[in-house]
Amino acid sequence: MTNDEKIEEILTRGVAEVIHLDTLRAKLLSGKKLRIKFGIDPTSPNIHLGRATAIWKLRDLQDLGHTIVFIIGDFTGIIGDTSDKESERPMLSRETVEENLATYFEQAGKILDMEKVEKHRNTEWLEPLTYSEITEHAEVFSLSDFISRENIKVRLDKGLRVSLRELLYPLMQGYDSVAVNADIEIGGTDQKFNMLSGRKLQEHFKKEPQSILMLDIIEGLDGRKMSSSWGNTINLADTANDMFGKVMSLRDELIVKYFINATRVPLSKADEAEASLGRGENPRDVKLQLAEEIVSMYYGKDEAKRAREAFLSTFQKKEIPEGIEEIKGEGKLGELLKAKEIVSSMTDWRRLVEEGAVKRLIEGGEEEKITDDTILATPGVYKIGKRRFVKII
RNA sequence: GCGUCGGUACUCAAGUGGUCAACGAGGGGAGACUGUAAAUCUCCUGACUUCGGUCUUCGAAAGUUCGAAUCUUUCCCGGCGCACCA
Repeated sequence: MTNDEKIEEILTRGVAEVIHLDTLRAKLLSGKKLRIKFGIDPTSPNIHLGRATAIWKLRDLQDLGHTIVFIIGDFTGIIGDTSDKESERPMLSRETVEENLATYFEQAGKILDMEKVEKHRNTEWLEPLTYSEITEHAEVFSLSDFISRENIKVRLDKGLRVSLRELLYPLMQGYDSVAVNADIEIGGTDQKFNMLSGRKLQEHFKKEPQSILMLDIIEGLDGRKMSSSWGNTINLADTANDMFGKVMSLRDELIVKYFINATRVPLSKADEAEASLGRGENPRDVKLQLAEEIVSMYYGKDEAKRAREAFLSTFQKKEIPEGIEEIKGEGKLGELLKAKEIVSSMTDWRRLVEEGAVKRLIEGGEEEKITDDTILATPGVYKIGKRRFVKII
């Protein structure tokens, strides 16, 4: 691929919207070393596949020699963003922010060359601001800018509380762009308002406004937008097996989108996948490829192969997975499992037994259903439901 | 500050004196089926239980009552309206 082709792919692959496509293309083609701003929300330390799409985009830009500027929203994180939630975000303590950041770079390092990334915390410039400066920034915006925002409007209409503190968030994120002289900002479409406010403030400060590259939001496990607060994420920190399994549980309709947005395989490969699905090929097989591809991006090809094998043997051939939890102890099986938090309560245990979910595996791949909830724990392998395995020793 | 409406389980949201461990939806668990931990269908989803029951829960506390998530009082929290306003 030539550089020009790479730039075209950067501008289109997985991209939802670009603020001033032509300007951005010209910037990228100019050969100038650009400053790419990317904000990190320290609310949750886990990078999930949805956020990773943006980081991969940064990687593409980094490969072209541009400077990636990470802005750790340690100050803004304390305030809380409102972009996509219908409820108010909690204010984080400074300690929590620090804790959350600790693991972030490690995960991002799986994608980016972190040595070359310029890192800032926005307390650097936000904390020293005086009231009169803040007033100056606030003058750039009007109240209707805020209350016409969909998520704020929804909350106001529902009679929910919107605090003034929250309205400050876009001002701060916008000022970040001024402070680091951003040429481009990258984020999800949910960040549109915040990123646009960067342009406004840059203009106010007589700087060239940043271009904005907005990425598609990808759906998570339950089909809703992937978000840490929904708990439907595939995380970079997940084990290879987990990651593989989670990808397999995605709804079939998302396969092609994931190839485009969540992997870096040539786009022709995504087209291929789409075509074979169209021909009526078993989506499972296409999804297996996808899962292996995604796992290999973070764990390497060998590990991805192993995850694939583990998945197939556990769920297709119904074999016992490797490395299942071993429990030592005696007494009633139910009590033992409750003590180990494998079942949440005795009632939960009894319910599972009643439903015929508890099985003891015996030689030759046979299973014996447990029907007596007062059964004593005897050594052996037990299966609870489809995916919980326990070995009593 | 005054007035008014509201605070129900993981989330949303019914219930407005007994039939309430509390409708429904989402989420979660299980079973069936399958093409997979997909989709679809069915069941379950406070805890303890000798399976007879027992105990704890509807913002908090106190009270009325044979009996309260439901009524009263006080307090805490939120919305809305009005007032006040540098």
